[in-house]
Amino acid sequence: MVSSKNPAFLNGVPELLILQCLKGRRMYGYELVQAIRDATGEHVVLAEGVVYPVLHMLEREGALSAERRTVNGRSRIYYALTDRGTARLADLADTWRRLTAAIGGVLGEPGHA
Amino acid sequence: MVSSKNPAFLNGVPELLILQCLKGRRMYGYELVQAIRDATGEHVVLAEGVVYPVLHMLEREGALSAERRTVNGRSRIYYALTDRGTARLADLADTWRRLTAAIGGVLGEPGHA
DNA sequence: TACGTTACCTAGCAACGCTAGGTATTGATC
DNA sequence: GATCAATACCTAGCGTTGCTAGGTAACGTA
Repeated sequence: MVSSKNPAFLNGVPELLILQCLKGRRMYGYELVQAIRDATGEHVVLAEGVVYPVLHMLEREGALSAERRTVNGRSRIYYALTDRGTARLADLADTWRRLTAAIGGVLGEPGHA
Repeated sequence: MVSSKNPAFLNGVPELLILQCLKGRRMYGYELVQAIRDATGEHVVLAEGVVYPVLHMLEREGALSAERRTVNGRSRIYYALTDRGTARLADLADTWRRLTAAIGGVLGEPGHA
């Protein structure tokens, strides 16, 4: 666990990536799948079955707002960060950095005390 | 998944840390718990219930060799990397670096193309 | 008309590792 | 001489995460 608390301590990465993408601009689910695939050079490929449930969960918790729009006859649901979502992103990103720095230190990577 | 294959893509970190610690010198389970806690500045605290099963699994798969010794009346089981364990460590560390680099890139951290 | 793409969705499962217990010995404290 | 903390090992069982594998429907093109 990370600094005392429990959730599997490395989970929540799909959530982190989704929130980070939405920080730049509002996006819809199908678009997020490809954005994450591209942005990570295919190192992280989240299937739709991963992305959609996370989006629904984040909306339910008030971290995202959703807006249905039709473009070219396609119905899309655009998601945008709320204040709560912005805070959540900051928190997750911070945890992630601390954790990877700590593990990187053990692995003997350059750039740590 | 990482570059096409499935296992939860961030799991195996306890395993990675244990193997890395054993790269330096042979250690026993109880010692590993503390070594990892200390080396990560308490950012990663693996309970014994996490460490021992991983050690058993790694030994079963031939990545570690075990040797029982008694020190100060305490019975300890020292583990050491085998060639297979060394290879496994290299593989896990590589995957970890690629993955964290990719995610770090999305998070807009300095030090990526 | 058939196929690939876009775009959404969910049920169900597997695995990882965390919780929470357990045993036994040693050494210090009272 | 009893009690407690620390050392050192162990396992059963559970919860969460997120992956698999499906399904629907509309659009464009061959």
